[in-house]
Amino acid sequence: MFNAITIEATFHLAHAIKQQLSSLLENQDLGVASMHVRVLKVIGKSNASTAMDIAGLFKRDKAQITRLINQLIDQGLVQKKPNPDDKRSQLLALTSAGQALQEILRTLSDEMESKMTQGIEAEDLATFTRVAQKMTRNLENS
Amino acid sequence: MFNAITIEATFHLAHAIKQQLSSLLENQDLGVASMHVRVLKVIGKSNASTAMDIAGLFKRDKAQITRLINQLIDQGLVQKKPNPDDKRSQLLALTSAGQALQEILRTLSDEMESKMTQGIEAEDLATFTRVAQKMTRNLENS
DNA sequence: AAGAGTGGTTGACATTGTCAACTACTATAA
DNA sequence: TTATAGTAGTTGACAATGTCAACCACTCTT
Repeated sequence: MFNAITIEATFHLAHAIKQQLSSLLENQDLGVASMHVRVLKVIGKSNASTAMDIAGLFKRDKAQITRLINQLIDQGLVQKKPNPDDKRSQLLALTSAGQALQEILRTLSDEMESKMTQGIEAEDLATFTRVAQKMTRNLENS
Repeated sequence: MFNAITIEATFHLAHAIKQQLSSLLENQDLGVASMHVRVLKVIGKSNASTAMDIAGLFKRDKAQITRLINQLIDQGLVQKKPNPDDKRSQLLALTSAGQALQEILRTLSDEMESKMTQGIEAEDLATFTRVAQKMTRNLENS
């Protein structure tokens, strides 16, 4: 292991993705930042996520998630439904505006991913993702 | 390309690395954050980097780099030398304290990287790094 | 029914990132 | 050579993001 090149490569890539995504979001005046996009995607997938689900998934402070979700609600993208299993929590779902935005975001991030993966073999890309997930697990079980 | 899994895997991994690294740095009271570590590493490599080199390498605002370097100087880890080629800029080098810290940091990040890459084939790891670098380049040439 | 624990919210604060203006210097080109 | 445009670094002001502790309402033990 010499000089943490894996780590550096990961940081560089994550930063490049965030910059690129932010500038696309900015240019299209979508009014959301990259973390919002990730959260919208999760909410849209089940339409029954709780704030704690999201905080756990992204390993973020729950206070941060509360505020982020409130922004999405203020923008009319997300709504809360009562959670029948637990009166302390609410289930999050996309509004129709949220679904519309999700469509735009999906094409946007697909375009970005396809540009990003240009010239890379499908097999290598699959290896990349598998290794990334494995490394994440290795770090989280500490 | 379905649903930006590559992007999500990268964000998760980068976040896991940053959390792990931050907590190690915190536990050992090293007084530096992860960005500081990355900058120290670059400075130590040449002992003749300028602030602009670092800003360009990490794609960060030069104001941010100025302040970060000043923190390293205040901590006695880095020193400025005049740049014979350009009186506006200074060359950055590690002090002896900076070099001592660098040794600690190297073993720390090597240990982290080896834990992180446990159970991963060397070949797959090489593919990971190569693909990460290629994707970064793809995004930066936009 | 009591006490410990959890989901979510809020306030206060620290850290990090961004933007514009400015100084000192360098590079270009008439 | 001198005007002019450009660059390295600094500073101030601010926005965005992350962190910590306290708190309320509710749930889970036992």
